[in-house]
Parts: sequence; structure tokens; C-alpha cells
Amino acid sequence: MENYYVTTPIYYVNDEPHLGHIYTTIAADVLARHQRMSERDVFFLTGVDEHGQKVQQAAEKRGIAPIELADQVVERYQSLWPELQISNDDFIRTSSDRHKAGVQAMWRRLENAGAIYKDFYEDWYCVPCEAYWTETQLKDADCWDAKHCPDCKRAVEKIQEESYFFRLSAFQDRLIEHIKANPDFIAPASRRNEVLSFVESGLRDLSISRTTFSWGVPVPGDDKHVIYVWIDALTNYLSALGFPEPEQPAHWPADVHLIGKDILRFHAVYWPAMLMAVELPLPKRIFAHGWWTVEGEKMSKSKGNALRPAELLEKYEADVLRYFLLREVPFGQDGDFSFTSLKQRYNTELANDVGNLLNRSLAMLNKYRDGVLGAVAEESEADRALIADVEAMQREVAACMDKQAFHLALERINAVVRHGNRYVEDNAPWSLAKQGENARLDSVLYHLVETLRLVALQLLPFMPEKMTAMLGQILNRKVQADNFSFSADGGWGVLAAGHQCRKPEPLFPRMD
RNA sequence: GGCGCUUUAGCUCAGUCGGUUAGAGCAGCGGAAUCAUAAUCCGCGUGUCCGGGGUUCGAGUCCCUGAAGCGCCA
Repeated sequence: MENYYVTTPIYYVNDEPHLGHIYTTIAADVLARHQRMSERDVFFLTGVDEHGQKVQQAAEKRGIAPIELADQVVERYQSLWPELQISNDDFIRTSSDRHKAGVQAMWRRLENAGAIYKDFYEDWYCVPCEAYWTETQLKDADCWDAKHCPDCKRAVEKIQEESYFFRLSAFQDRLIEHIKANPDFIAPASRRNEVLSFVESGLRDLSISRTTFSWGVPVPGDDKHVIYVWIDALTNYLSALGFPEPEQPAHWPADVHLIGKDILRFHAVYWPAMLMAVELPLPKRIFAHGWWTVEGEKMSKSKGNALRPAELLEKYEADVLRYFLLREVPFGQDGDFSFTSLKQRYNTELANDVGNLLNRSLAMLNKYRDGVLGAVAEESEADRALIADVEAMQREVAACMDKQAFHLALERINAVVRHGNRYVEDNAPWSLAKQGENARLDSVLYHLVETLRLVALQLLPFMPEKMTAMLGQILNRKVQADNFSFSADGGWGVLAAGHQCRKPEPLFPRMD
């Protein structure tokens, strides 16, 4: 079986879960579920980044140990994921022993490869932002006199410390070569351009250790130093797979790292360079998605308009959120979360189109045929067109998923649903029933139910609960989302004549 | 300041290699049907394709230039 490895970033425990976190994780989940249905050996990883000065200071402020603070926030993530139907195979914590072992092994291998050296580091640091600023950056931002952070305007501290460095500059040419030779390595294309121009403008070596705080993984053989965020956090993608035992885990390299655009450089430049240094294969793809605004406004703490996942889940079912987030905005672009728009998509696409097609089809099957599917005597032109459309949808959705084009996949599925509704009008089963044309009636109803079944199968990764319910109505048995595969269930004609369907129950009741 | 991207119907956007009347969804207007969650289906768009210049038999699609917005870097 072919492997498939998909990751989210590890989320920083200084932050409560918000819309951006659930967005990335839902996207990863949909990919994982789709690939499992395509019978690939899927490993879907998410987790948390617990280390760093910010967490250490926040914990001190509250008078608790960093690990206690981390435990509290970790709990929020770990209880949230099941509610959103997230099917991750593992959850990595950077405070875990297995991760620390992986990070220290990574460090040693970088060291053995001659990619690490010790020097002095001098810079200006903003603690709240965890950002370093050079003197020129402060001057350019007109912040030099006041000595404050160009981002948050709070005070920056001068920092000079002994530090280990990673020879990032040594990998500049190979990175450029790799990005150019692999057009799909960084997506979307606009991000790829940005990374390329960043690398081409010249890379500086990277400071990779700190002596100013202790909450992290110690540098092997030099306990004064803690390994700084890059090597610590990025190595999670390997440590979760057991690295360094084996040195190249079976699921490596990752098929896709899903990330927010804010951490693109770390994933598309630092991480590949590190992997080059230790001679491991690079991830096949890095996809940076966009940001959400809420009702047209940027989310921020001061505005208090950040959407809390727990509150959203009180208002909407997980599947509805999953659908909306991936349908509303092309993955990779920024988008706006508005309740009006969510309701409109729900009512038009889910309630009116999918839900109602299911409902009217099963209602007619029950009304005219006691819920029992008949045989298809003769295929009409319209029947063949419908089948061809369903099969084209299956191919095209698979292609979309390979490109993380969720919105296009959903649009394509919706097109089949609309075709189904048109097919109902064109063939008017109610007239066939009235005129006693039972052979044709059976055939039309069969094509509808089979179309619905295959539509549900394609939507299953997006809306596991809703589609389980839909398949339950069609198949008339208790079903589980992870028992379906495209090869076993995806063919046209799996349902046999004589099959009994349930009476319909509204799947997506209209919102007011 | 450098590099890049975007600007197409009321709204959100699609338009591959330049080639017949520039498309989709939503919203709006009109009609049909009645199986259904009053849902569905059909019909209806004379849009300065941001402005200006150019290349070409022909440009939304290529080149130059200007404007507005955005991103990355400095």
C-alpha cells in the first residue's frame, strides 16, 4: 500500500485555538480521509509546540511550571479535535521524550555534517512578538530612537549572546535549484515566487540556540544552550514517526505540509535546508493557505472579534463548518467568514441541492415502490449522461484533492447534484408513476439513488457525520465513515435490484 | 526603495496555446412543474474585461506606461 503523510503545523500553546487552527486541521483531515478511502496508508499528524521564552514567561507570571501551562492548553486542542471529527493518527508534543530524542538526534546529525558552528549573536528582541530585529530594520521602521518593536510598538531588548548557527547560506544554490526543478514544491504559485525571491536575495546563517531561557530541548553536550524554535519545532514531522529510529521513517518524506502563510519561510527554506544537510528527502509539497477575516474585519484580540471554535460549535454542526470553510474560499487565498454567507451556502448548496435531492428521491422511491430499488431495463441517453457525469466527477475530485483544491472538488460534486435535480425534472417520475410506466420509473429511481450514493461517498471526507447519515438512509444499515473505500464502493451499480432504502429524513434542515 | 501578484456582470470569481455572439455560482426579474426541506427546473446579462499607448489580420489573453489594492523582501 502506498504511503501518504499529511501534517498540520504544531500549534503554539501560548495561543488558544482559533479559526485559523481549525481551518488547517480540517483541511488536513479531509485530505487524510480522502486518501484513506483511496486505500493509501495514511499518517495524519498534528500537535503542539510547547517550548520557548513566551511560554516560559507566561507560566512564570502565573506562578506555574511551563509544562503545567502547556498541559492546560494542550487539553483544549485535544478535546476540540474529536468535536470537529478530526481523525489524526498521532498528536505530537514537543515536551515529549520521543520528540526531544528526535530533536537531539537531528542536532547531532547536523553537527556531524559540519552544518553547525558556534559564534556570537547580537540583535534586538521583542519578547511578546518573539521577533528579532536588526539595527537597520529598527532604523528603517523609524523605531531606533524609541527602541521599540516595529510590529507591536513595545520595547525591544538588546541581546548579545553566544549562539550556535546553522549554515543556511551554504544551501542557497541547492534550494534555488530544487524550487525551480519542482514547480509543485511550494503552493500556491504566488508563495513559491516569494520564497524564490527571498532565497535568491541571499541567505544568512541562522541562529539556532539560546541561553536566555531554558524551556526547551538542551543542546547535546552544551547544557547552557537550548535549541531554538526552528530545529525544535520543525523536527516534529520526523520525531512523530520515530526518528532517529529508523533514520528514515517509512512515512517520510511527507506528501504535504499544510501551513499558514506566516510560517512559510521556515517550512520552505529552513526545513528543506536542514533536511539537505542531514541527507534526508525533502517533503513533496508545502502548501500555505490564507487568512480569514470575520465579517470583513481582521481578527484581533483588541477588537474581540476572534471566533472561538467552541462557540461556533454551539451554533453549527462540525460538518457544516467543515463544508463552509473549505467551500467558501479557494485554499491558498485569504477569505472572509460571514454568517450571512455561511447560511446562504448552507441553504442553497446543502439544504436545497443535496439535502432536497436526497429527500425527494427517497420519498418517491418509498411512495411509488415501497422503498425498493427495481432493475434497470434499458438505459436512456439521459441515464448514460448522468453516469458519465458521476464518473467524471470521481476522477476530477481525485485530481483536485491532489492539488488541495478543496473548493473546486466541492464545486464539481455540486455540479453532479444539480445534474441530479435536472434529471428529476426531465424524467418526471411522478408522471411515470401516474401513467404506470413502471419499468422506466424503476430505472429513473435507480439512477437517482446510485448517483446520491456516489455523491455521498465523495462528500464523506468533508462531512463524515452527515454523509454517514446519508449513506445510512440509502444503504439501510448502520454505517461507519471509515468503512468505505473508493475501490470497493465507488463503482456505478453497486446497489442491487431489490435493495430496500429507508424513508428519508431531512439531512440539512433549512436555516432561518 | 526592490521584486511579485491582483484589478472581468450588483456580489464572489473562472477565462489553458492571443481567434467565432466573454462565462459560472449567488442575488434580481419572469415562467413551468408539484416528487420534495416552497425545495426544484427553464428563460432573462448592450459588462468602457482599471486607464492610456503599442504589436497583430485579430488581445480580457502579449509588450510598454499610468492608477488603485495586496503580498514578500529591505
